[in-house]
Formats: sequence, C-alpha cells, structure tokens
Amino acid sequence: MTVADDGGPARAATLTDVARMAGVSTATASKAINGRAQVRAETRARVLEAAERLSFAPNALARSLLEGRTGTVGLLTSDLEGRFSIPVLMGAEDAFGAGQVSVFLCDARGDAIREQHHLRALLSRRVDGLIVVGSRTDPRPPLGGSLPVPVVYAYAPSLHPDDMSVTTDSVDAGRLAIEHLLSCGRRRIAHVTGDIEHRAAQDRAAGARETLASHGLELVGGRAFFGSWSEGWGRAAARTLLERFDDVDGFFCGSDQIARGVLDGLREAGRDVPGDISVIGFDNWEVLAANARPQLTSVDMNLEQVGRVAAQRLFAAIDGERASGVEELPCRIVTRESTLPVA
Amino acid sequence: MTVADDGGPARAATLTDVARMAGVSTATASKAINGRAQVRAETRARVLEAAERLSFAPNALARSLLEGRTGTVGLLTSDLEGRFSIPVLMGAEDAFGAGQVSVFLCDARGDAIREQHHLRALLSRRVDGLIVVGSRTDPRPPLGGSLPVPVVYAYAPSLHPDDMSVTTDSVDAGRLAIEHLLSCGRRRIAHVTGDIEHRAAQDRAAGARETLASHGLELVGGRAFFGSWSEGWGRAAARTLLERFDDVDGFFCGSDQIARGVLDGLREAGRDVPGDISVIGFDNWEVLAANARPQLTSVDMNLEQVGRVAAQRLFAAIDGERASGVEELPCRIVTRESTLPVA
DNA sequence: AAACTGACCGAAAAGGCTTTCGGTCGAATG
DNA sequence: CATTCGACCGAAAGCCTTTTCGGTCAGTTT
Repeated sequence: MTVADDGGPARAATLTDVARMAGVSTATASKAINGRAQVRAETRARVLEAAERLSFAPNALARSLLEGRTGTVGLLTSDLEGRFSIPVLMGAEDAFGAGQVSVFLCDARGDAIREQHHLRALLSRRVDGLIVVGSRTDPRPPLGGSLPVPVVYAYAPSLHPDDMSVTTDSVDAGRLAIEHLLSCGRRRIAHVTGDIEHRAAQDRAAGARETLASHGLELVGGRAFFGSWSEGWGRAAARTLLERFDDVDGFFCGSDQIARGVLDGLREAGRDVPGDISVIGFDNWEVLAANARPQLTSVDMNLEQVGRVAAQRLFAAIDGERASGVEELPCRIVTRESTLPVA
Repeated sequence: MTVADDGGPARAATLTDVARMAGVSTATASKAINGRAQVRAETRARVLEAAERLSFAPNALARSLLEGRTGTVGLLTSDLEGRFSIPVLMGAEDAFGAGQVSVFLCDARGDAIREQHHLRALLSRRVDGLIVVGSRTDPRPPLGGSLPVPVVYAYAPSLHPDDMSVTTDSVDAGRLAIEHLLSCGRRRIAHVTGDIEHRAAQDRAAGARETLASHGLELVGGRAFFGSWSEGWGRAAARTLLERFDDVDGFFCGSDQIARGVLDGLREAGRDVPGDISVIGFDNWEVLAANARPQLTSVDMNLEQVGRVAAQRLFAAIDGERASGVEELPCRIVTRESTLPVA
C-alpha cells in the first residue's frame, strides 16, 4: 500500500510518513529501519509495521546525495543491434545486478555526438563508474580526458594505454581453432574469414598462421581468405578452394555464418563432414551452430565473461584500485559434430 | 576540467564551486546557468565561464529530489537472451534517449523473485515509470498491485485488464501471411509452426485459418502443424507434408528458422522455390532470412515500434493520462525472393 | 538525598540544487 | 532633496535521508 493521494497512482511513502504513523521522529524511524542499536524493541516493531503498511522504500536519491555514491553505473554501448554487445552487456548486468548496483543503459548507435550526450547525462546522474561496450575488437578512441569516475572498456579496447580495457584474445582464438583441427588429424587447413578491415579477422588469422608455422605447416593457399561475414561468401569460398586445392581437409571459418555456407558448399560438392573434412566456426552462435548439418563445432568468445570481468574491474576501480592496460580473456572451443574425430 | 583532488579521479564540480569561482552566490549561479531572467549579462557570462572551466554538470540527484521527478524509467526484461526482447528494448531506449530520460536496465532472467528484487530497487530509485518487456506474447501476471508509478507491459501483455499493454497483433499477422501467399496464386497452403504452448503460435494459426476460411479454403492437412521452433522441425515437416500432400504449393512458417528448414527440405526434394512453391517465414531475422536460398520473405513484427509505442504510452501516463487495455500493433511483410510471383 | 548511569529518543545538520522573498543600489521622478 | 522604481543579487527554505550529539527519564549507587 502507498500513501493515498488525489486518485493518481499513490505517491511513494517517505520516512516522515512512516515516522508519523509510528509516532516517532524521523531519526528514530531511520534507526529502527536500518537496524541501528539505540531503539527499543517495541518501538522498532511499531516503525517496521508502519513501514510495511506503507510499502516504504527509502529514497535512494536522498541517500546517495548524502553518501556521495549512487550505486549506479552507466553501460554505454555503441551498437545494441550487433549481437556481440548483447552478451557482454548481459554479463555486466549480471555482475552488477547481483550486487546492489543499478545499470543505466545508453545506446549511442555508433554516433560520437550521441555518445557524448549520453556521457554528460550519466555524469550528471552521478554514476559511480562507466563501462563502454564496443561491437568490434578494433581499438576505439577514449571517451575523453579526466573523467570524474572510472571507466572500463569492454570488447573494444581503448586506444589510450592508461585506460582499462577487457577484451577477448583473438590471436589465441586462432591458435585454439588450429590446434583443435590438428588434433583431429588435419594438416591441409584453409582459413575462410570475413572483412579484412576487422581487427578480429586479422588477429585470428595471425594466430592461425603462427600456430601452423610452429608445426611446420601453412594455410592452404598460403594465406587466409578474407571476404564478408556471410553464408554466401562461405559457400563461394568452399567451392573455389575445393577446385584449387583438392586435398584440403580442414576449414577454420571466421564466423558461424561463414561456416554454415562452407558446410553447404561441401555438402553440395559431395564431401563428407566430418568424415573427409573438419569444419570449425566462430562465435558459437547457438541458433546457427546447433542447427547446422552436421552440428557445428565453434569457438566461443565467452563474451558474458568479458562483461563480468569488466564489471569486476570497474568495482575495483570504484573502490580505489587504480589499474590500466588491456586484459585479454581466452576463448574456448565448443565441440559438436563437424569436427568429430573420425573412427 | 574537474575540481582538483587527492590524485584520484577528480571529484565532480558542484554549484558551490562554480559560484565561488565566479564570485557570486549559489542562487545567482543557478539562475545564470538555467537562463533565469534576474541576472546581469556580465554576471551570467562570468558564471558560465566558471561552469565551463569546471565541467560543471548539475547534480541530477539533488534536482530530482527537489522536483519530485527523476527523469528515469525502469526497463524490466524477463530475458535478455531471447532475441524478441532486444528490439523492443532498443525501441524503448530510442524513444526515451531522444528525450531527457535515462533508462535503468534490469534483467530478471525469468525469475519472479529477481523481478521483485529489481522492482524494489527501481522504486527506491524513484523511477518515473516502468516498462516490463516479455519474451513471449503470452499474457503474464502483473507486477503487483497499486504501484506508485505507471507501468506499461510490452510484447507480453499483462493479465490484468486495467494495466496498459502494447504487443503485436499475431492473429492479424496470420492473416497477412496467408493473404500474401494467396496473392501469389497459392491455394494449397500448409502452416508449419512451433510449440503449441506459445500463444503466438496459436494466434497466428487462428488468423491463418480464418483468412483461408473467408476465401472458402482450408489449411493443407486441415490443421496447423505444431512442433518446435527449429530448422530440424522445418525440414522434417516439409518432407512429411510433401509425401502426404503432393499438391502443396505454399508454406507459412512460424519462424525463419523453421522456414530455413522447410527451404532445405524442399530443395532436397527437388521442388523449386518460388517456382513451384512459395515460402514465407516469420520474425524477419535478417541473418537467417537474407542468407537463405532463395532469400526468404518474412513477417516482421515491428518490435522496435512496439518498444517505441510503449515508451510513448508511458510518457503519457507519467503526464497523467490514464489509460488501460491491450494495444496490438500490426505486423508487416518483408518481401524477398521466396514468394516472388512466378513469371 | 545527591549524583550518576544507561537506555532511549529527538533536534539539527549535511548533501546539492531551485525558488521565493527580501534587500541593496543607482537612476529616474516629483 | 526626498521618494519611487527597477534591476540585480543573496539568504533561507525545502526535497529526504542519515548521523551526531544532546536531552530526558527511570533506576542505581554512595
């Protein structure tokens, strides 16, 4: 129940309301509600009952004003559409929500002006900290100099080395994928990936190349094949590669979409996956990977973990622990049918 | 620049800092900054310059405390994972962000306890209103009685008729899909859809049935075929239906995933889409629909619009306009290759 | 009986901002 | 010269909560 009013939604009860109903001062009501010592048990009970009947919830604004902390953080995303931001955001929301922290969500839609606008609004609301979530691993310019609160960049690291960033280890992801294919007994491995402009694509390719080199091998065709992040590119690349390199026996794909295309292309060419050829995708996008034929092994970037760690780093920074640099978290392989070891 | 401090991130400047630097009282500083009249131009300039130099941003908490309005709303989602919540959420964030409203994001993860926990936190932060975003169109129990702020339910309507809900018109979506297939000259239309437990599946099937009936037709097999929302089910259903009803010439699928499966099944059975058979999906999930072979015509639920309208309704309610009932917004067809009229 | 103790409660201040109202001062008016 | 009048500025209250500190009162102690 809430304080009766003019017929609108009842207004929220205040401590004064509770105190009046219980016949005590606001100071006493506050102490009773917050479990402070100097209140008689009977008085406390009276206050608590009043609070209960009024559905009293202390005004966090007033409390924040007093304590100098709001218990809120801003989550500034560049692009809610992209499916990479969402898991990061979920992980962060998870880490914060479990505590007593509420999260402001702001979508800048890739617009720097809008980002600054949101930044001002968040600072004016006195958030205790900020997480900036990017949609690509390419480093981004920092928010601006000398902010009054700590900032952590997630997924897309900051260009400024003094900032704190948490992202995924793309080079190592390339290594993981290749070693997985090698462990399936594959030696003629092709890498079909997306837009070469994407840092992630370059890094994974580098990781793949280095790993093969350390085994005395190289990518089929001597290089990675960059294209777009689409099924169509995967199909086309699979066909072309089969024509030019008949002995290819493994595909490391830059996304699950590309992998779906590659699988289609291989099936149409009469190749058996995972019998003749192993295929591994990237992103572990459940809808695509689990519904592929055969089901698709994929690299999972642990994006929720990226979000959670970013939240933890922000917590630490709010508590005064200075830190900086880019923290790269490892990926993991989720094995499904497309890379089953052949019996 | 911010107020110099002990070496930590500088603390945010306050109005008192600005006033001191400009050599005026806080009252005058406030009036100067907010464009009130009773300030000499020269004084105002001095204040504004001080504010600029200190990067002064008025403390929204203090202002909210005073005005009784915070300019914040809560976005309570049941499930961030599901891809239906996200667009709704984006639409709402868009509508609010354009104004001066900041959005608290809370993910209840389908847990009623957690939802209540978040609700209390939001009320304690004195949000001006709430939007509750569901992940299915099935009506849900309301948050609780007599809240001190208005609430709008989005996508998943509230069970309580006095609440305000904005959702999508699933029955009409069924009609749209069928009329589209009819306009392609199809008469033997099958409906392959997902879990019968989902209200959306039932409503769309009902819309499809009624529309066919009004044209003196009925669904192939005399009923809708319910299953799961997966590609596998789509493939299986396509095969089975082709066996039992050789003359089927149109598929209305309950999701783009199902449609992808159906397309696969038809291709493998040697049927030509859109030559022999037209296929329409549901959700207009770009990655699936645009990458299908042929590209998939699909029903778009305009979920961002649902979010935007929910935000508008909430605005109106905050401004005192009482309203209630379920508002159902229309869907739209996005035409691609899979239903091209045959030449 | 006087002084003291401890338990309990309330007045008041602080936090940052806006608004109201009263005060100051130079200029215009009678 | 005395009064009135704007223009401009500052003191103070209020929003809601928490915390500090001082006060009251019954019961103990010497």
